[in-house]
Amino acid sequence: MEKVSERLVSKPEKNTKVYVEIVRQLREMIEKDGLKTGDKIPSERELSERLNAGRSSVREALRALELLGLIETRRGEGTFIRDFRGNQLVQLLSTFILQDEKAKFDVVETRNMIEVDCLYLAAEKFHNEEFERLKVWIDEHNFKDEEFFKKIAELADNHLFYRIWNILNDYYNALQLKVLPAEKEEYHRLVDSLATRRGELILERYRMLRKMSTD
Amino acid sequence: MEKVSERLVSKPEKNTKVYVEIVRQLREMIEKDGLKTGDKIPSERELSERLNAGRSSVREALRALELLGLIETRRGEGTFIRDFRGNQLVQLLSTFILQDEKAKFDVVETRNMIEVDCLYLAAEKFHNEEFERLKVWIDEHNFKDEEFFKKIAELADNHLFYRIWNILNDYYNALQLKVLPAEKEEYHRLVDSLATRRGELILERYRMLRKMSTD
DNA sequence: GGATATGTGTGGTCAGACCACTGGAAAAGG
DNA sequence: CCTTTTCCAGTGGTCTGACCACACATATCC
Repeated sequence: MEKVSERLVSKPEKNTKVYVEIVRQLREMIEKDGLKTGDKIPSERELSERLNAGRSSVREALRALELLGLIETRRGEGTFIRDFRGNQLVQLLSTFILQDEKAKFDVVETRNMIEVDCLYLAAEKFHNEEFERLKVWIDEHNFKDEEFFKKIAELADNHLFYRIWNILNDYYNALQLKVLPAEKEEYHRLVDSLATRRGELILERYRMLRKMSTD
Repeated sequence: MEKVSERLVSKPEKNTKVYVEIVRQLREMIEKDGLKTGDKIPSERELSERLNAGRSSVREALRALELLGLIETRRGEGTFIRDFRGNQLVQLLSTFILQDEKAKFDVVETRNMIEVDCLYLAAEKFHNEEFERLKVWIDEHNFKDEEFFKKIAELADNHLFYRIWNILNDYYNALQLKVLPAEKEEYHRLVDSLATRRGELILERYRMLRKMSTD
C-alpha cells in the first residue's frame, strides 16, 4: 500500500521514459564497473529490482540495445556485452531505408569511395617494416576480391572506417545490389578508374597490393 | 485451453525472437500500405491482436525502433513514422562506442576523408548549368565552415554519404573532439593537404568553391 | 455559440504467471 | 575416489491483465 513515491532514484527530467533512463543507467553501470566485451551484466530481474523499475521496462531497454547489437542475450545464461560491429543495426536500417533505386546506387558509390579511401590510408600508414610482413601475409593467403578489400580496410587502421565499410558491404550482399557492373573485370576497371583520378600515389600502391594478392 | 499452436503467422525460423519478427512484419506492413513519414501506425493493442503476439512483445519491438529514431510515440495519440536522420542512434552509440582516444581520432579522420570524397563527387556531378545556380546560391549565403561542408555534402548528391557525414559531424560537435588542430586555419591547411594529394581536379574545384563562399 | 464535463482510445508501466533452456550441484553409480 | 546421471535453481522469452496519464472528440450545460 505504499505510495508509488519515487521510482528510479533521482529521475532527472519528468518526461523521460523509464526505458530510456534504464539505458542511461546501464551505461553508467558498465562504465563504473569497468565491464568489457563478453562480460555478463546483471539479470533482468535483478536490474528490475536495483533500478526500481518493472521487468518489462528493463526488457524494453535491453531489447533496444540488443537490436542495436550492443548486447547479446543467451536464454538460460544471461545477457552479455557484445563486440558490436553494427551488423544488427545494418540489417534493420537496410530494410527501412533502402527503398528506391537511388539509395541503392548511393550504397555502391559510397562503398567504392570508402574502399579507395581505405586503400589510401593503408598505403600511407604502412611503413616499410610492416609492409614486408603484409606482403608475406597476403602472399600466403589467396584472397577473393571481397576478402582483399576487407584486409585493406583493416590495414587502414581506422576502425570506424572499417565498420562503415562492413555495413555497406553487408548491404551489398544482403540486398544483391546489381546497380553497378556485376562482372568482376568491369568492377575492377571501375575501381581502378576511381583510384586513378584520385592521385597517382594511391593507384600505384593499389596496383602493387592487388598484384601481390593475385599472383 | 487451446493449444499454443502457431503464433505469428508463418514464423520463419524456429529460434527467431518474437520482437524481431514483429519488427520485420512492421516493415512489411509499412511498405505494403505505403506509409510515409508522419503517418500513424496501428496501436500497440491492435498490432498485438493482428500479429498474434503479446502487447509486451510488440512494445519491445516498438521501443527498439524508437531508440533507433525510426518511429516516434506520443502518449494519448499513437505511434508515428519518423523523419529519421540517425540522430538518436548517434547519440546512443556515441556514449557506448567512443571510449578511447583512437576511436575519437578515427572519427575525425573518417570525417575528413568523407568531406573530401563529397567534394570530389560534388565537383564531378555538377554540370555547368547547375554550377551557375550553385555559385549564386553560395554567394547569397555567408557560410560558416561547417555549413560550407554541409552544402558540399548535399551537392555530392549521395544521400548515404550525406547521412554518414552528418553522423560524424554530430560526434565531432557533441563530444568536442579536439584531436586535430582546433584552430581553423590549421584545419583548413590540413583539408587542403588532403585534397591536394588526392588529385588536382578536386583541389582546383575545392578552392574555387571555397573562395566563392568566403568572398 | 461557448465553456465545461465526459468518454474513449492511446501509450507507459507494473506485477505475476508460465515456458524453454542452461549450468552446476547433488545424487547415483562404478 | 572419480565418473556419470539426475535434478533444480536461475535466466531469458512471452503472455495476460491491470492501472495510470494523457489527448482528442463528443456530449452537455449555461
